[in-house]
Amino acid sequence: MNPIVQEIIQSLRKSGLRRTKALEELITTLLESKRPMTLAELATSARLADQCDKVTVFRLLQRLAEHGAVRRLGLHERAAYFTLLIPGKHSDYLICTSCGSIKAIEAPCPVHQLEAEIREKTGYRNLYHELEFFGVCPKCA
Amino acid sequence: MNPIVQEIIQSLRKSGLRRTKALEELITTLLESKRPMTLAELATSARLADQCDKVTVFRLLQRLAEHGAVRRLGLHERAAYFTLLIPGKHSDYLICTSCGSIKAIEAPCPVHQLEAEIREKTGYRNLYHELEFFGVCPKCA
DNA sequence: GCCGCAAATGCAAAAAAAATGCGTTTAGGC
DNA sequence: GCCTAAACGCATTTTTTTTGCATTTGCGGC
Repeated sequence: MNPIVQEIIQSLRKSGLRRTKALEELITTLLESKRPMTLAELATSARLADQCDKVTVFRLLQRLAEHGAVRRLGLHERAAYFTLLIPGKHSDYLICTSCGSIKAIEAPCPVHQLEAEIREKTGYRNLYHELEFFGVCPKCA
Repeated sequence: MNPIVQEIIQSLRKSGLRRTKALEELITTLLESKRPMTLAELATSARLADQCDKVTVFRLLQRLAEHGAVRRLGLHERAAYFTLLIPGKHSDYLICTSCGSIKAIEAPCPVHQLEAEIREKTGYRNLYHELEFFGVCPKCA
């Protein structure tokens, strides 16, 4: 088993979550995925399709989000996207408005300075941001 | 009647859209709003509630988005948000994860440089971005 | 290893949001 | 004023999200 997955589960266990096969597979799937995924994608993914019901995946995502292990993103689609939150890791996304492909952008995020200013000036707590670029990818153009 | 609204409608007319009361009120509502609004909010707003059916607002938003007059945003909620696209005007948003309040950030957006780089390196067309900050506002903290 | 209980699960079904079909109305060019 | 395509309203469907409830299961304690 992936040690990072174990670590995440270990941390969640402290919050009262139980170690179940579904939880383990869900986290593994999210970790292996290079991009955020929808509930439908997750529920039908190789690791989870036969493992548990879609509703279970839904509730796991809900709980993981409550515990800050997962974040729910908009990404412009009808369905919500979910991504694993790895401490110290931040991603912005590049999304094709034509084919819907989603790529994580590795370039350093230029927003942290403004985020700090906002935190200071507005007094908002637990500030974080989402940055997405939309356009038509070369394949679709 | 607001001249900006007239101008927008005039431009849309060239694309074949008809000038209807519902269209006028919708654009006026979006223009007056300081923040993006959901379909439900729009359909029940003062100007539109008695003006037309919710489906009509839905279809208008759809058409306006197709013609680049309106943009559909995620903003982290179950429902989609819509905002009028005013040429040369760009907004980022600050959203309270507790009460759901949405504020437009007027500070200069620090992303355009990165956007230019992405455009150049990836070859994506019609690139634009969305930037949102999430946190708990002082009232909710 | 066995017990007990709360967490977790599956299945059905409700609620919410988005989208479509279709017959009627209407804007606007002629 | 006439005509046609755009716009509309209302019913209905589809898709996505969420809840209820009875059953199962992880896991701490004995």
